[in-house]
Amino acid sequence: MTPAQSAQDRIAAALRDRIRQGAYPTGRLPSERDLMEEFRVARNTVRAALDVLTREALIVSRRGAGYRVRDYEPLDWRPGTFEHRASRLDVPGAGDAWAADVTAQGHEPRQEVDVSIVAPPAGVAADLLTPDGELVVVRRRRRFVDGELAQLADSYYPLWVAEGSPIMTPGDVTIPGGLMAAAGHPQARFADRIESRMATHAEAVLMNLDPVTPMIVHTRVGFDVDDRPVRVIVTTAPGDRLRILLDFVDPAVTR
Amino acid sequence: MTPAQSAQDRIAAALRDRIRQGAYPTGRLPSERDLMEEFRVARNTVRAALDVLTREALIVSRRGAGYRVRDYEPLDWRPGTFEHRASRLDVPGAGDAWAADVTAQGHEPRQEVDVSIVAPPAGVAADLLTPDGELVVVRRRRRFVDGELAQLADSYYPLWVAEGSPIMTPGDVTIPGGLMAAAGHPQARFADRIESRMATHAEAVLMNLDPVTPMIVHTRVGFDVDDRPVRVIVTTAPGDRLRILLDFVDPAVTR
DNA sequence: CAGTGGTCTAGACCACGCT
DNA sequence: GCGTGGTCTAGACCACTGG
Repeated sequence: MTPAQSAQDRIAAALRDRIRQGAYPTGRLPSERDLMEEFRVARNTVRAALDVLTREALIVSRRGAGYRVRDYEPLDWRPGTFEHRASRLDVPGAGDAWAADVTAQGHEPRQEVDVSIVAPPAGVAADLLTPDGELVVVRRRRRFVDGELAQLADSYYPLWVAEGSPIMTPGDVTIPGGLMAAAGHPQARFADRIESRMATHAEAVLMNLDPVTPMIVHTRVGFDVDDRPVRVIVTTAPGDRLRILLDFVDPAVTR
Repeated sequence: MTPAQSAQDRIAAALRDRIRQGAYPTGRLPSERDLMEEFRVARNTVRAALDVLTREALIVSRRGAGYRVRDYEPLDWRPGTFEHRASRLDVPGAGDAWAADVTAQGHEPRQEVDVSIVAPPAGVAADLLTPDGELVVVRRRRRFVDGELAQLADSYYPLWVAEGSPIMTPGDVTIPGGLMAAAGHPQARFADRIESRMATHAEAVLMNLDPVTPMIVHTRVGFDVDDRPVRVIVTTAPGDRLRILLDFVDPAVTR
């Protein structure tokens, strides 16, 4: 029944099994030369087998060091709730809800923020109903966990929202009650969109990612009380560094 | 400044650029032999370059046919809202909210359902507070879009919830008002968890996935009015076939 | 500096698709 | 049947990591 597997697939399957059964407690795999000898094949064939597992993101290799089993321990992240009742902002010393989340999980947050005025990417322009040719304000946040770049969070604002508000303030500012409320546009509704895709080459370089890293992208469009879009936040992170948590309560239920 | 790139990286970068600039309107790339000649390298070097782009999920190859630019067009999916006010269930002919979503986007839904009693996976047992050694009921749904397996949705129920309820009915049943309400355990709260990871080997075989496909996993724990967990739904889909949409309304705002 | 993975060559044969 | 990618060999040299 089984249609005679190729050598590389046999080797890949064998190694996959060993990994699953915990045969490599240190995470370290045998060297390519050792595997050549064990399976009696040319080095390129061993490499092909290891490439199969690399594409599955099961292992990573580093020049000089060997192959290791990849680990997968995403941090939990809760996108902020509606700002006027966000109590986590009060955590002392924590810049914002994200920093509080990270701190609570025993890690060290840091973020770099810059503000600029740009032509919006196509998706953002559609979400914000930006007229053709009009610019938007973007606050770009690079969020580090334990010194490692773990998340990109870009917030886009229409000019009529951002102008003359604290949104334009560069740097990592914390505004009691929230940025949008301070700008005079508290949000009444969010529309979230979550997708998964592979990291681009540019992202892999910027974030120093292992080859074959999936990304999770969370896009939140915020609407004001008149149901006009006033902000789009695009949060991008490698799947092995971020997990999204969301809560829903049935408003019809008395609690 | 540039530290003398390898041949495979130069070729990969060149092809990446061409793809981005739309140099291959049909999506079809030149053959390996053509690229050997153009870049004056051995075939294995061309293959290494193409492997770089394959790992980025930019291209796919098929034996006999050549390399093609991969496309990425996920379908939108909204996890159901609280059931007693789910009006989309009334769409005629649509089995459930998922089927309605797919139909609305111009595609053909179909699903296969089976019910069984199993030992829960570790994560599910933790979410459901299942005592050690106790079994749970699982309804496994395989959801097809236009005949292609696009999503796996497994719902887990504690025995005390499922017993004697329509949950145990095999097949693709539709219950007006919702399964949980019919079982006597309407849900008052959801806790959602969303992550991104690479497809496992088993998933790739089952769903006939291209190599290097990221998966999106949505886990929803439902709680009853007494805040006991009564259901866990684990929805798994390839990132290029599914995008999750969620809506939030500030309950404090009068609308 | 010994051992590791990364790059590269120049072949050969095979399995599959397309027309 | 011709052209495509997939598998495999047997080498060589290089770049990096680690003790």
